[in-house]
Amino acid sequence: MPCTLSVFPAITAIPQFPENPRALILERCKTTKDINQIHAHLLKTRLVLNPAVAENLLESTAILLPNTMDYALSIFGEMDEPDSSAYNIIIRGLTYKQSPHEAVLMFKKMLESSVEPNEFTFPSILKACSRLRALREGEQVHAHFVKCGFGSNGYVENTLIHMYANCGRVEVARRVFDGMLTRDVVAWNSMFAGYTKSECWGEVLKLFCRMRESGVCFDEVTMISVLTACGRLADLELGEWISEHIESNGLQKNLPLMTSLVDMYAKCGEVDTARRLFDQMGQRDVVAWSAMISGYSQANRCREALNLFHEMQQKANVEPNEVTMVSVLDACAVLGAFDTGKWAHSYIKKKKMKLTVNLGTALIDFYAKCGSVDSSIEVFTSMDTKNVYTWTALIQSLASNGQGKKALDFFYMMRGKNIEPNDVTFIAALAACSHAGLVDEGRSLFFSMTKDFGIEPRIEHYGCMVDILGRMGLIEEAYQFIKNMPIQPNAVVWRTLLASCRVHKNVKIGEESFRHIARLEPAHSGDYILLSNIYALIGRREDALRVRSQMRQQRIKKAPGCSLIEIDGVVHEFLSEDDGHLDFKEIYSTIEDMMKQIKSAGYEPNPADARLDAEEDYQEASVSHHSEKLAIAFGLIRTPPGTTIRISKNLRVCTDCHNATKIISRVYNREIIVRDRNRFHHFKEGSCSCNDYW
DNA sequence: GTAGGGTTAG
Repeated sequence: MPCTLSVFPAITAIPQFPENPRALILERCKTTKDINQIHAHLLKTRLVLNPAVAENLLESTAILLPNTMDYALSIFGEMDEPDSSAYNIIIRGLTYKQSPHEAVLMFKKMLESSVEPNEFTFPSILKACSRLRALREGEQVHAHFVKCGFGSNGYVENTLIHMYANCGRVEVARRVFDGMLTRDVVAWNSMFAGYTKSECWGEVLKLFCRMRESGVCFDEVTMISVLTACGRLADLELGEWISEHIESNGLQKNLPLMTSLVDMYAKCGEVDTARRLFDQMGQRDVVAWSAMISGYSQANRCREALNLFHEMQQKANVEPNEVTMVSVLDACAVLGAFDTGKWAHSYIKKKKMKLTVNLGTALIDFYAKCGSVDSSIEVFTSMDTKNVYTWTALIQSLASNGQGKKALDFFYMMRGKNIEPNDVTFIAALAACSHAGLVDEGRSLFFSMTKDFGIEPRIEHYGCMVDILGRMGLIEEAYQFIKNMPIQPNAVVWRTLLASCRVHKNVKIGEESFRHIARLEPAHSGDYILLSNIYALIGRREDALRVRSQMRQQRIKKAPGCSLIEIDGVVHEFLSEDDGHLDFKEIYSTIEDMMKQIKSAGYEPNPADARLDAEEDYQEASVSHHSEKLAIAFGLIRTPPGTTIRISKNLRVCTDCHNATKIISRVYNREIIVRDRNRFHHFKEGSCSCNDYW
């Protein structure tokens, strides 16, 4: 019971109790204790029997004060015959505070008690249905209020739009919207919100044009929806137009509006403009910070994302939420910043943050991209709710880390749980087949994708098939497969074939693939090197050199190799032949020692992977100074013996580094995990998880 | 007394 008379002070504590206590109850009561006092007095004076007074108590406890919903329910329970106003207050309170589900039950009770719902009942109950995504109940309420004659009440219609859109029926919402006799700005905004919910960004912009023709003035809420859509569609022109509107109308104080403006600029690729605006904001909450951090993260400026995250906590003292952590983990995943990401994970646990589907999926992906499959599985297992994104992340994690068979086990497990795979899931599953060397399985998945799931293969799916076939040496079949593709093959597909031609020493199709690549786009240095390697492997040294000199003549620049290693939470970056690092002398002498050690263990330098501008005599020196070897050497001297070394690099691992790393892992007894631009290499005891195909 | 708003995952 919220109150018993005896424990509360006598009426004397409230001198001159007003005849009509409405203002006293609704405006002056700030705490449960205040309301207790008043309630005691009302009981004693029997004023509580006056329905209007009781409703003031209800409103205060159900809506105005925090954590007093149970109090409200007990007052409600004491009422002899609650009228529709009393029900309305309770339904509204339950919808917003405690539980929309209880609000629906209360609405049922209202009908059972033959209390007529009125125009104020329906917006609340529709909102409750909307929050529950209870479409059937929502439809019943819809039918009910049409029968009661509230079908063209603006408030009711606007909430109805919201309800249908939130339940995934944006087209029904639109029909309601189109059927309205008059549409105020809230009606338009409800429709914008509906399209936003369903990610129909184009519809938002189309509707915005119509709104402007209609003569209804848009407001700040409208601009938030439109800016969000501009960001997703990269419509900078409209975004800037709104930006000017905000400025000339002095609306910079609106925090949500400014946040969506920052978000729009970042998503349109104008990250620095976004940052300038962000810095100018007078007030910044966790959402604003998260928007800016994700802006950096999505623009691949991951170090800046992490720096800003630091600033948010250290200087601004703003606590991150689940959404912030998703972007932080994303940045860690891209950088391969294992320690920072692990710290983020323990922070999430320490703060008892909710492991939402997005956050869990981001964690799985983070561990996957750091080569820590077991942790991916652990997170996956600990999640309460998983969706197709979650499963896909795990399958992808296993596949890219060389556990193709296990990845497929999870794919079939997912099917067993009746979760519908989508196009990305199939990319992951096909990649798994490729890594596990399962040609027949790959073929049948590829066909089943269209036949059983109605998913049209995209260029990525074709690429996976070429990889599956090529890896197993079915070069001719892979070539025919490309020739018969119903869509135009791109350079990536041909490059996949070229890579398999090198492994299986197929000159003819290799040359053909190279021609196709060069026809489609300026060939990369890697393409020249692959072709040159094929010639070298079958002993056509002159052709090999010709291709290399051709590449030099075409002035094809090799993207500088870059490797990252994180030591004690700091990401160190190495370029090939790098002497920019503080400890470079120590690193170079370690390399010398390292090369000696592995040579005596059987390593032979492979000059075919030398830097192309290096002189013949210096080729060996050059290979030994590849960024990857610098990073490994640094890892050897900066981590305790036996620690796993994790490297991430921007290019594919070269043959020489691959050979060398295998031997380093044996000689130094270290597990070395290298993430290259395509896949993972887990080096251990002299061999690699990729089985020397990558 | 009622309605609409910003950041996130494969």
